[in-house]
Amino acid sequence: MFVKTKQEVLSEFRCSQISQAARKVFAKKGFDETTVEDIAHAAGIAKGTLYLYFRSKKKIYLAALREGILALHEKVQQEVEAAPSVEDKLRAYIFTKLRYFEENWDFFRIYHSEWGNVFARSADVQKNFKRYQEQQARMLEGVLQEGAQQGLLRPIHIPTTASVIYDVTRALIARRLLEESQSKAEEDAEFIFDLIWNGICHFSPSLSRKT
Amino acid sequence: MFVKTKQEVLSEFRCSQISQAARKVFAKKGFDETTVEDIAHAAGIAKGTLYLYFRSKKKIYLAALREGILALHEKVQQEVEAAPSVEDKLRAYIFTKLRYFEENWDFFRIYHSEWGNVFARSADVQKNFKRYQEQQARMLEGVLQEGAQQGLLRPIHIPTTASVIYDVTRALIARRLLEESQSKAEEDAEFIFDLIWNGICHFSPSLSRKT
DNA sequence: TAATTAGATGACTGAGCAGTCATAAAATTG
DNA sequence: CAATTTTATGACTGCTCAGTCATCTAATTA
Repeated sequence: MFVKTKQEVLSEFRCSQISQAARKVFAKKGFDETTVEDIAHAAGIAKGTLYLYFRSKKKIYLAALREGILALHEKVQQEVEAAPSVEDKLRAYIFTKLRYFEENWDFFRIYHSEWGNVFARSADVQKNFKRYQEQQARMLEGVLQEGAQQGLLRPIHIPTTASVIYDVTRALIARRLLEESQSKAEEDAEFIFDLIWNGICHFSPSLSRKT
Repeated sequence: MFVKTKQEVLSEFRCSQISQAARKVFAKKGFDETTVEDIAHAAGIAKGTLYLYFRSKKKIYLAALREGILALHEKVQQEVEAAPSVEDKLRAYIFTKLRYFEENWDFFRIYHSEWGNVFARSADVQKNFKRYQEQQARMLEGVLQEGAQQGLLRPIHIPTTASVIYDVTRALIARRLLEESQSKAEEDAEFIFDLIWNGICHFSPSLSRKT
């Protein structure tokens, strides 16, 4: 029997309250411009209280990042697995991510800035983040593998292709948030799906090769 | 007659010396982790001297960013213009950028982190940076326009496609720097060129459309 | 060479902020 | 309702660092 003690309940509540608030503040101002007091204020508690639940500002950041990424991955995984065909799996990947980030734009800002700072970040943060990305990459690679086995795809380098899909999707979302995009999300997503699908599937012309 | 005075020569020399040093330090540690003293030390001068030539840390950063971007754009523009066909122009775009950044990896780190922090940055930095990107986008759009007019391309949304090409190229470079890539730069570049070219050119199958 | 100007320096200042801790409030217990 | 423990608070501390400025050095001029 795992009955949660009052302490556990409170602790969980506070942690979640804090990391939710942190997500919003970090999204708006970035890691360095955010003060711990900002977070405390957004969470409606005092700074000291915050330190009862997190050891440092960095830990709060990591918690917010981790939480968002786990939720995202879970959703994407579900949708991709539910899709019947390789084509639909890829489409699901792009669409689900787009939708999730449109619903959680504040988290996307953190996620995106993490990518930008990946070179400068301290080793531990970087490692954590990288591990999550590799998970995603493997999922995509799995889908592509399946497509290759079914003879749908022309000979492509699967890891690189997975990276491209990953990056294009992320970049699409960033652009939509940056320039308040007038076009419908679904249109944009369908367009880049189309581009990629045409790029990788089998019946493309060989005209393009130079040699 | 524009004869440079001694003051002008010295001033230019110091500015360049400082922004060169700044580029290296900012690349290694990112904007916030870099101290002005770090830069001064890297440039071999005292902190006070640095403030004789730049009004603030931010100005130094902007100078380094600007310098790198201008050099990059010039190179890319030249190579793209020199290429005879649309296909070669696109290839030149990807290859030239890749080569430039491999030769100036320290600048790429700044450039890349700028993208990551584009949401959090103060308005003036962001505006500057955005303007540069729009320039690049227009160049790519021009090339795509040409391709469309020649009937090479299937009906695509040109601005979005330009974004995709831009983003894929940048992401490719980032990945090459992040995981010390074992593959040859040219192979990677050719691969993504191929992917994109197949994705946009005319003779692709219509099988992919769902409706 | 003495006087004057231009350029360089780094100790110093003031502001900002992460993290602490003595104290207060609230909850629990007996 | 005390006594005790658990949770909350925000003033405080120590440190970092951008930007300044009195002072020094080198160059220029007369």
